[in-house]
Amino acid sequence: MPELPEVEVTRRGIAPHLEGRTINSTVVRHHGMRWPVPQGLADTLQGLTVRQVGRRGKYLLLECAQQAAAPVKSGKNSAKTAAEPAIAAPKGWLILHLGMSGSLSLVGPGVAPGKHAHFDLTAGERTLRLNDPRRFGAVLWHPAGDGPPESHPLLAGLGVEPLTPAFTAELLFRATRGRKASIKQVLLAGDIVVGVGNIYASESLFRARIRPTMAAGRLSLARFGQLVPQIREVLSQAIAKGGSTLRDFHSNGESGYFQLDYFVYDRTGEPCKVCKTAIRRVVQGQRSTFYCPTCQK
DNA sequence: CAATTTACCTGGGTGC
DNA sequence: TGCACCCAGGTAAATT
Repeated sequence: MPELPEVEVTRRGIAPHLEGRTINSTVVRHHGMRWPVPQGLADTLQGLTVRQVGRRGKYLLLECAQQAAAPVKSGKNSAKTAAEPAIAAPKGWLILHLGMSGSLSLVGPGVAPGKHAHFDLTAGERTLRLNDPRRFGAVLWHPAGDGPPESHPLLAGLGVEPLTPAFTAELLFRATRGRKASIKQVLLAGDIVVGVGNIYASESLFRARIRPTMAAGRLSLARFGQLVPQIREVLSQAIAKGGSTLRDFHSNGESGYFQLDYFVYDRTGEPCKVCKTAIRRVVQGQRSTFYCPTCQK
């Protein structure tokens, strides 16, 4: 399942092939994603240039403009003058979400689309192809006229990025005061911090030695001081591990499978790697949580 | 009213 | 082989 690390690795994989290139064609084979793929999207994208491939939480944002950004200026002439060509304002952002079964690949010309290849975007020689068997993913268009991508309804309520300095123990502490929900569910909710999915929530709480069922509002600042670096660590390690498969985007067109060695996730009944106690599974909000009853209090 | 809980979308995998 | 059932992420709707 793509969580933040997989999405970030995907972003890094596709960005070099898309940025600066012009969209030749777009194919929508199935409009029935999480939300309907906008009608007329192919016409909207035709001829636009992908300026930048960004990410917000688990959303990929392809900034599209009418023309390529102005060429890099020489240092000597960098002073702003009236003669300097204006950079075209963005026409909008293509928003992609991989849901739980989606993946992106870059395929060469003539590669036949599989059963679940619902969306193609061709720029240059390569085609960005979205495969998503369960179609929980999304392909949306946010026109520049509606404001920056952060103003999109799906992005507006998102919490801070876990790998930025904005994500601190103080922030988590303040934001959780008065919340009775468990720390696991609060992490998952995404309104305080984004990108911590089911797997990494369990893993980071284990590393921070915090019981997932603890009410978020009762945890001390000191405990968040343990948790925040562990969340950063676990996500960073996963990205680093995925980064090692990035070359596959060049050779095969898609990122290889990668995952960290889990301490607790999906290890019900198996011995804790630290203390040998059997790992337990509980259900919180219809979702499995895994923890060590000895290590996590 | 804000926080929390429930329902829901789909299809691969599993167990009978 | 068939088939009912579970499960997953993240959002909307319902409920407290």
